[in-house]
Amino acid sequence: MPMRVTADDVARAAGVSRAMVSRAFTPGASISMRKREHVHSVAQRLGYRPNLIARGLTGQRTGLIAVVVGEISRPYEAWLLEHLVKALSTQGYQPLLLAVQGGSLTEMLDHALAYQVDGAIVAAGLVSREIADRCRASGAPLVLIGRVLEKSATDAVCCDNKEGMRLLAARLAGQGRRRLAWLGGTLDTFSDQERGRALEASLADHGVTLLTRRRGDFSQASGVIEGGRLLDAGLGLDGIICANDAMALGVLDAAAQRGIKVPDDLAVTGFDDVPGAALGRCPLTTVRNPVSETAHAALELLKARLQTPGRATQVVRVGVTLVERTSA
Amino acid sequence: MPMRVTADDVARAAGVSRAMVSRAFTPGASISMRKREHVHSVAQRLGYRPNLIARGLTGQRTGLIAVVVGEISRPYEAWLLEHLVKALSTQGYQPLLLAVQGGSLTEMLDHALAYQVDGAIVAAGLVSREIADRCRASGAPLVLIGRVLEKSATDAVCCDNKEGMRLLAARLAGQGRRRLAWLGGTLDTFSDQERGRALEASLADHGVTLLTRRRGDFSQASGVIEGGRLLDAGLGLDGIICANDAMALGVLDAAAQRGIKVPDDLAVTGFDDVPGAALGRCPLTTVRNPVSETAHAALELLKARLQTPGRATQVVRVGVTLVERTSA
DNA sequence: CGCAATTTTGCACGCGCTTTCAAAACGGAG
DNA sequence: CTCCGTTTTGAAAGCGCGTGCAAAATTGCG
Repeated sequence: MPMRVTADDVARAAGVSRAMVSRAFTPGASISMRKREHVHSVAQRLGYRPNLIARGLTGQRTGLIAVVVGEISRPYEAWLLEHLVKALSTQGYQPLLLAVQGGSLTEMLDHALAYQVDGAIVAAGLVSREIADRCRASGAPLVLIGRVLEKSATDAVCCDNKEGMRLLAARLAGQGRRRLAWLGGTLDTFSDQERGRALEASLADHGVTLLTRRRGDFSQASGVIEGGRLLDAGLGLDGIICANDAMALGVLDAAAQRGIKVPDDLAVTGFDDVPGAALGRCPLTTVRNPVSETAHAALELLKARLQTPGRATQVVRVGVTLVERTSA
Repeated sequence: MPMRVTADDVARAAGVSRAMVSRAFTPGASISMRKREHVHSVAQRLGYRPNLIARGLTGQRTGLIAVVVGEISRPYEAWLLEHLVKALSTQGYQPLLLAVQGGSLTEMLDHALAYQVDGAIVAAGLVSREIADRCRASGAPLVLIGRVLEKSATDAVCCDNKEGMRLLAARLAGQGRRRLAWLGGTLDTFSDQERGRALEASLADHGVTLLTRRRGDFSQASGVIEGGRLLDAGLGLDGIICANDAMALGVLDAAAQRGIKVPDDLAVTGFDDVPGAALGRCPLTTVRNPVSETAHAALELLKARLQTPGRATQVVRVGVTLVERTSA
């Protein structure tokens, strides 16, 4: 039963008051240099570290940030999560990880709020206006990633889906491909909707319309299945545009199984440029979704709002670039 | 500036003492049914939720568990993390996510301990005896995943690497393959060491010795590079055993680039059976590492020790199975 | 050396909750 | 109606720390 060493212990051992110990560990507090060093050395000797839970009780800050993602095992989510964690911890925040998988977002956020998180970064789930308001009411700012609320009711950062699709459409049209199909992701997903819509619009600018479309669940496995259906439909497709890389990789597999030559007979494009898109049988032509930039932008938005709660909500659109590889 | 509603507010509104509010939210506390329901309804109306930070200050429990992983963007880590998070949150724990990427494990754990985590699950980094002791001293049990300390100084759960390698060796030897190479992962990694050693031992039982070996960093990209070197060495290899799936997938790419037929000319095996191993050009023959079971076992060990701090340390070896697909 | 201006320090209160402990309310037996 | 054994309740003491405030120590200057 190990008794944790507290500020009182250090104070006693250092022959000062407990307040001094507290100040010694508070940057910018009123304390003489000598004393601070002395306290620090004694603390070190005793193995003392301020109890951040107790500290969080008084101050307005716990340093905890709720991070909500979907299925972590999906490449993009994992990739984003990695950058978020990195960004948060180098800025002195601690990520409280929540994964929505069937569970309700509202419930998860409630639980996180009970831990007095300083804020939340949500990259998954359906975020309603109501949820956003609830967070605001609890004083925990919310930043969305990859989804924006109508009337931009919440700070958000999202890649420029429209531009990405414009680039892809231009490329495909430039190659003279006209028999195209769209492989979307889970319905009710912001990325899916925005990308799908942007694709049709951009294609229209080139006088092309989609021959058909199907829907997967953003997983590689679903790419294989739905891609196969697309190819088996006998439409003579010469291009399949996918809502993300994982599905595109799946489509590539489906094409290979059928002996279809990529990119000669069929072009396949992804979205995100996850690590792994460049690898494999046929390096993917895709749109680079800058996750690192995204993660940092999200954190910046969060910090800005923490500092100025009243500021106008802001939606950051991070720029994308076309990554031309061999699949298209 | 939203004032959080506290137990006092509820007490006042419900006409009871604050102690009653606390008890109303403490399962099994001494309180009449009527009163509990009454308090609950008032709390609901006011939008009250117990402040878990404050609760953690008094009680011995914060409900926080430090989860340490390596690079989340690696399939196995992401997969494991997903299961860990799921397991933890369904049991009422909250994962505090730490990613070691260059940063020191000791430092990370120190930081987590400052948050009074109830325990830590570590699936990455070099865990020294010293670190383990430090955690124990802080009263936060440590459970290792995929690594065990000498003399099993810490609770740990790890898949049966030896058995996995035995199965692989038997399979390869049974196919009459004798010109084999080993593609290991990062040195100083427990999995790498145990798997590599077990492979040689099992191979020896079949009268086979490795022709050569190289080392990647567990990433698919490194599989492409090192696999390529292996194939270009002109050794006439007929099998490459990889320390994990990602590298095996990379080797498959390297082989395809060189027009080498798998499995006819070359067998390639992985380890873990991550989602994605079954997909792609050539479904991977590999060893299934049961992550879900692993995650649950880790949590069980943690809970057991939380309940009985003095119990003997235990190392759980979760069973593996050979997954025969086409790559070998 | 004296006095005002300026750090530096300690006391004590509070953050929101849990948890003894003793008092109050209850309930049934005599 | 009383007495005693049981719940049920409220008052109060923390949990470990931050911080405003006033006292103490230090400094600068005459």
